[in-house]
Amino acid sequence: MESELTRSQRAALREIWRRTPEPGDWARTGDLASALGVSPATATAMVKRLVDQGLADHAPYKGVALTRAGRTVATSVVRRHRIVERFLSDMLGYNWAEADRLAPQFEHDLPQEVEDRLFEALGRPANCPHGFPIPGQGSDGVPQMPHLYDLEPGQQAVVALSSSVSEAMVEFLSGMGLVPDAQVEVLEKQPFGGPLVVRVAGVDRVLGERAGRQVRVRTVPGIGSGGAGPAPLAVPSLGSSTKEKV
Amino acid sequence: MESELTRSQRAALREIWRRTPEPGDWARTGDLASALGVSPATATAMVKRLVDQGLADHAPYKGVALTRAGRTVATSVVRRHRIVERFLSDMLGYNWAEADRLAPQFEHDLPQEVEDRLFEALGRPANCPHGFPIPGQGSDGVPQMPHLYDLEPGQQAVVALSSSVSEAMVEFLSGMGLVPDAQVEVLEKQPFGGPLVVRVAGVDRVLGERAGRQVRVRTVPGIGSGGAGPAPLAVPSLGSSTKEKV
DNA sequence: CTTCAAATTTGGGCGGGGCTAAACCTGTCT
DNA sequence: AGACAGGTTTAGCCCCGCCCAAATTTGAAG
Repeated sequence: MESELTRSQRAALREIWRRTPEPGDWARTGDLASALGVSPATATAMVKRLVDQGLADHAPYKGVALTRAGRTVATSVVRRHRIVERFLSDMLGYNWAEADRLAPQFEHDLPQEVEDRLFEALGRPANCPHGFPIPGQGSDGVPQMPHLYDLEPGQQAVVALSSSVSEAMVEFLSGMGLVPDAQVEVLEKQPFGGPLVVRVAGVDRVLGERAGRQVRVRTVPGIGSGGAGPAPLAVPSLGSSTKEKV
Repeated sequence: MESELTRSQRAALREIWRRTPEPGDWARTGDLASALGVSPATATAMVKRLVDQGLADHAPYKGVALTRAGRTVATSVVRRHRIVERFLSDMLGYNWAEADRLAPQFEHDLPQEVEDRLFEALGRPANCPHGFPIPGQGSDGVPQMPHLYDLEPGQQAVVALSSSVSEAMVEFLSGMGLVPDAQVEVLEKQPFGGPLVVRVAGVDRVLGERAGRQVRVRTVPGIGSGGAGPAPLAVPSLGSSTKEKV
């Protein structure tokens, strides 16, 4: 029953997990296939094996979803991935994009005890180099993080960037200081999907909705909403920042 | 032709290499099988695949030997193994026996560039935690190290211990300071397979032939044979040190 | 309501890696 | 020399992971 997972199964689990933020979401097998660099037929076959092990449910022609058990396993896969990313960045000097590219190639076969020691040797880090939290060992889920655009004026938060954000967007964002672990405060938010005014490293910046929905944040709990009311101020020039195709 | 090696093939290559110190030696498939934890039939099948790739020669019922190409690949496998061992010991605090046990589980899938960075991050170590040299990147062989028992009086050397040495023997040896990287000087050597008198950490010790043939050494080149002649001194009690089964 | 294109699944193959059981060498002992 | 025991190889089977090509379903457009 509790049979060992193969590396392919672990990878599949991770990709399904990625595409199903909420329990109840379905991932398409075709997306899985291209994410794993594999033919659609292969993806279907892998899903079938996961279903046999009770880790996933498959609704033909509709998609695949993780079971409770599958979600738990996926969380441990994500945990390992993020620890290995930290290793690559902290000990070997890779940047977060490279770490994300390299980790999957060998993380699956890392013995559990080595993962544990690595975690300790890294100083029990709370986040991966992208800025996302490293889930605890037994946890059956990874907390969902809001988008920067979901924040209200007065809120402060710390930036996290998924590796699915396009390189061009990453470059654009880093141009205004929006890199993983950067602190950001929302000053203003226009209604109707209007732009956001944020303060990053002491500088005020304007950000469109599209860009604001690419950036994830973990909110800083201690600092309450400072809030002078959301007075609609005049906004500087907007530039052509919202044309990203993602 | 130059197709990628699978993890099993890399493991097999390493085991064959281990058993064929000199080019021209043959390894038995049965030994391979038990070393790899696999049935004899499977070992034969793996050997066949290595032969197909030009990495090994197979003389049915006699054994398997590495080709020149196979020897080169095996050397790179060994290099990676020893680098990973260093990582496990230097960065994660494992002792050399544990490192040797854990490394094979994930070393095979380590991307080459990560191996390279690891090597740098470790400070370009010359030896693995056992005391054996880490071969250079392009080298097609690993230098063969003599046994402690092969040294002549007056010679100094540094200890290396293979993981094939039994645990009991390791304990016995470490009792007299013969651990990896320990410096040792041969003071005396009796003829006819007689015991050896060595100085380890300033203390003189007596060692039987069997034990002396378990310990490998890299000789220290700088220090010539100091040598007052090999005067046959009286030897202390021998104890029951040579009963190891290995 | 039909038709059709796109996505998905099924069917059929292939190679690696693993197993057991049976056939096969080889060296040794009588 | 002959018989035997033990190690080795072959034969036959299974699973996983991967592919392609053909059938199937779905959903959207006419």
